[in-house]
Parts: sequence; C-alpha cells; structure tokens
Amino acid sequence: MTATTVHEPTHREALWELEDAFERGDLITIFGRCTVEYDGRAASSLGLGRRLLLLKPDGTALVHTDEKQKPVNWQPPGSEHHAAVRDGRLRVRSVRTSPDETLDVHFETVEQLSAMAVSGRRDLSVTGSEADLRNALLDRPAVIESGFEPLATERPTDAGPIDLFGRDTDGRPVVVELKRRRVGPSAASQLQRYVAAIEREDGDDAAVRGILVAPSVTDRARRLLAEHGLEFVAVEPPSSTGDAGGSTTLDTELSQTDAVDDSAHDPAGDATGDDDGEPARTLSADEESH
Amino acid sequence: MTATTVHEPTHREALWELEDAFERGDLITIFGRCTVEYDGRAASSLGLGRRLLLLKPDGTALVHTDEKQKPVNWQPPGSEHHAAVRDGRLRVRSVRTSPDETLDVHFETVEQLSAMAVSGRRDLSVTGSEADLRNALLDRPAVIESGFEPLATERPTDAGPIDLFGRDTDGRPVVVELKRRRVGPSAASQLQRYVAAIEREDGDDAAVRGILVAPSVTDRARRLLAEHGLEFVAVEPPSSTGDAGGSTTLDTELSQTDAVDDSAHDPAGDATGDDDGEPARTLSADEESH
DNA sequence: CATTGGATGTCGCGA
DNA sequence: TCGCGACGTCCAATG
Repeated sequence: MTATTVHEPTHREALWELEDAFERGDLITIFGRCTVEYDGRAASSLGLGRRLLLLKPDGTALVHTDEKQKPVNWQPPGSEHHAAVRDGRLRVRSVRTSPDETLDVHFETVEQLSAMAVSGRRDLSVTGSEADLRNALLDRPAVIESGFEPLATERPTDAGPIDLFGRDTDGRPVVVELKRRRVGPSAASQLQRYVAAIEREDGDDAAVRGILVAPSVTDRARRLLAEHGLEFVAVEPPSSTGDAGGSTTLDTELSQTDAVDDSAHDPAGDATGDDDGEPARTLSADEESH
Repeated sequence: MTATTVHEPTHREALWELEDAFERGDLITIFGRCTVEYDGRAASSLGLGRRLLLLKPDGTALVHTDEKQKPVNWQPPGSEHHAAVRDGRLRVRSVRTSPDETLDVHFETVEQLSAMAVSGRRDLSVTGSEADLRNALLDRPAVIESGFEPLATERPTDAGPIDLFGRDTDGRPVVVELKRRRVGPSAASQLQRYVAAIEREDGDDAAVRGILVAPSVTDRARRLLAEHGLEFVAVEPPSSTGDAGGSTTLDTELSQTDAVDDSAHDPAGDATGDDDGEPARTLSADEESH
C-alpha cells in the first residue's frame, strides 16, 4: 500500500509520521482542528476550526476549508516545512524567504494524517491558449484582415513584445494584440502602448495601425479603442468541444474588420459597428490549413 | 470519529462511500492512479499517474500532483460532482454551465478515499490590503503630498472608480492610484485612463494631476508615467511584522513627491528623480492617528 | 535575481 | 448576470 494513514494520532505519533513522510518526499494531508496564522506580504489569522492541510514535497503548503477553489491560506513552492509539538499542540510551520513569509498551523487535535507518493505533471497538455490562437491566425491571416501579412510574433519593442506584427495591403505597419477572452480596458491600453512604441521606433510617417483581436469587447474598451483610433476584430478561439456554439466557421477570406473609429482604416467599407450582435468568426486550428 | 476512510476499496465500495459523503456534505479526498481530462474554456489531458482529488461540498474539484501550488486540473465552486463505474474504472465527473465545462477523473485504482466534515472560513481576517493602505493615507494625506486634500475614495468616472481623488494646494484636481506592491506599465496606463476621464468630465481648464502611489516602480512604468506627465510617490505599505525593514518611518509632513516629468508639477522643487535609492516612507496604520 | 504578461486565473463588489 | 479591478494572485519565459 502506498498510502500511510494514521487516525487520531497523538501529537508525538503525528510528528513521527510527518518526519518520515518528509523524508520519503510524500504528499501529506493532515485533517484536524487547527488555527492558522500567516505573516508576510500581508498578514492573516484564522480561528479554530476543522481544516485540511496539504503539504507537498516541493515545499508547497495549502490550507483548505469547505468552500472555494483557492486555499484559505497557503505557502508557495520552495518553502520549508517544519513540525514540532508546542504547548500541547502540533505546530506545522512553513517558511520561505524573499519575501520573508511564515505560515503557522497549530493543530489542537489531528484526526487523520496521510502520506502518499504522488506523480508529477510532466505530461499535462493544454490547448486553447493565446499561443494556439496566434498559430491559428498565422495559418489564416486573412481572418484578421484580407491581405494582412504577418511579419513577426513577439516582436520586441520599448513597451514589451507585440503578439503579432505585420503589414496591411497599403503597406502600413499593423500591431495586433491577441486575447483569448472578452477584453476590457486594460487590453485596449496595452495595445495603445505597443502602437505608440512602434510609432516612436519605426518613426515612419505611415501611421501605425493597432488591431485588438478577441472574441468580444466591453463598451468601455470599445470607447478606449475609438479614442486612440484603434480597431477591433472579433475572432472566436478554436472551440475545444468541436464547435458546439453558434459561431460562424471561417469560410471566406473577407474578414470582419470592425473599425471603431470613423477615422480608422476601413478597407471594405463594411464596418457594422457591431461585435456582439454579429457572431465572431471561429478559428478551427484543425481545419485543412495551408 | 469525523473522518471516514477506506483503503483500496473496490470501485463499487468507493462509489457507495462517495454517495454517502456527497449526502453528508463532506470534504472528500481520493488518492489513486487516474487520468484527468478537462474541456471547457480550454482543454487539457493528463495521462495515468498517482494524484490526489479533492471534492468540496460547494462543488469545487481540485486535482493535485506532487508540485506547484495550483492544482493541475480543477473545477470551480458551483459545479456538480457525479460518480460512476465505467469500463472497470471509477469515474468522477464534475460539470458546470456558463461556461460549459467538464472535468473527468478516471481512477484505475483507488488507494484511499476519505470524507471529513470541515469548517468554513468566515472568521478569516486579512490585513495589508490596498484598502488598508488607502485608509492609512486618508489619516495622513501629507504622505502623498504636503497639503493634499482628499475629497473622495472610489470616485466613479467614465473609466472606472478612482482609488483616491482630491485637490492639491493650488486647487488642482489630483487623481491618486494606489498599489500595494511595485508597479509595472499596466498601473501607469490605468492611472492615465483615470486622469483622462477626469479631464473629460470635469472639463476644467486646470490640468488634472495623476499620482501613482506604490512602494516602487519599474523603469518602463516610470517612462510611461513621464510620457503622460504623471507623477510617482514612493510609499511603503504598513509592514505586518512590525517594520523589520530599513524603511523610514513617516515623521515629517513633507512628502517625497517625485515628479517624473520635468513639465510636471513640482511643489517643493526637491524632486530627486529617484525612488529605489531613496527609501520609501513607511505608513504605520497603528500609529497615533488623527 | 527582476520584469513582463498570460491564465481554464479566482474572487469580491457593484450596477 | 456582467464589468471591473485586486490578489499574499500563480506561473513561465526572458534578460
């Protein structure tokens, strides 16, 4: 059996088991009545109650209650766990430096302590990231705009790396910022920073265009884009579940460029001033590409 | 005993225990060899390995491996957990809607299953938040600038709520954005948005000043502030550990206003153009206030 | 180390 | 519900 478990151990028994489990590099769960105190970047205190403490061999500590996804208290990987019996309580202390932070869990009673050898996460694969969206757009740049020519990804600028940089049919430089979800004001500002950086660096007389590519945009973000003469293109990320949604599959080379500012570039003159009403184009990475 | 535990149960035994634990509203831990699949906002897949599955009565599901603070896979609160035996494996499925997301954990073998009644987190108290910093500054507004007069907190604008709004000795409106940690470009942009909003709304001829208050600022953020004629004031948040750091305690009413742009307002003419070199002022909320 | 921005961010608050 | 911003965000990539 790979899981060692003790029920209602004395604090001293719990201490022995803990030391052994630390030694083996096991993942440890301790369930019992405890108080929790944290001091570091902030400070917090949690009164007596039943909670679950998770100790990982990489130095992570997590205190979980009956609700929420995030632990009520924690310590990041790289911390050092120590256990001791003090004042008739089992104290588990997790400490790290830079910044100096300490987590103290004092168990009045330990109801269960388990230790088990768990595997890593080397083989986790995730799809649907912004990088995936970018790759899909590189395959079908016309989704952004008919004739759009990608020149670089992660192009470095004074203001940080640009997701996607290219040229339009008029030869004008285009800065593209990609977001996998609906965007708010911060994304508009981010794009604005990149556009300003390119305008400073390239110093070309040709105005630099900025296009925010995302599934949708909030009103405030839309206004911000307009203020800065930036554009928005609605693109649904490749849906993982085989496109159960009602979005349109990309099948034309004409892109729905939605110029939010009248003065902005409007290649087809078909800007509808709408993004949520008109379904965004769906990018299927698995489609016959090239 | 409040913790129910079964070791190496058959899938059917595990299923019974699970149903009972769901019924009781217990927190459940399942340790065993399993695969994990997720599909929703993104999609992911994790091969066979030993992991710990946490199921909370509020609908949270967490899959933890031997490292990192974040679960390798999860489902947020409000999801619905279902268990079944399929193809000789124990399947725990957690589903939610809007957005539609499914987490499937397939156990080849269950090595341990525990269920326990855990407490809530109602009595958690945290200090050191941005709100704490704001309150401290309301007590001692001169830390921001000599003569600064706070007028409102969370003042609503077209661009969102302003942390702290007030007037300087010249009667000029001042937008203050607070950050509890070192700030980067996004904070500068955020302040810029708020200043622009006030300039639009108040329409006063008097230029609106913007001050970013934080422990320190990155180079890029500093440049951004300068570009927009915004200012920076270094203020250390009240340290939780009784101020073990080497920061200066606030004891004068003259604030270190660091005008980053030459054209910016410089009331005392003593801007040093320095923030990290000169230690930031420390705000002690517990000091004799008022 | 510090900087920067993505994330299945999560969470809380307010309209 | 959505929008918005804080968070002890966490985390990886990069200089």
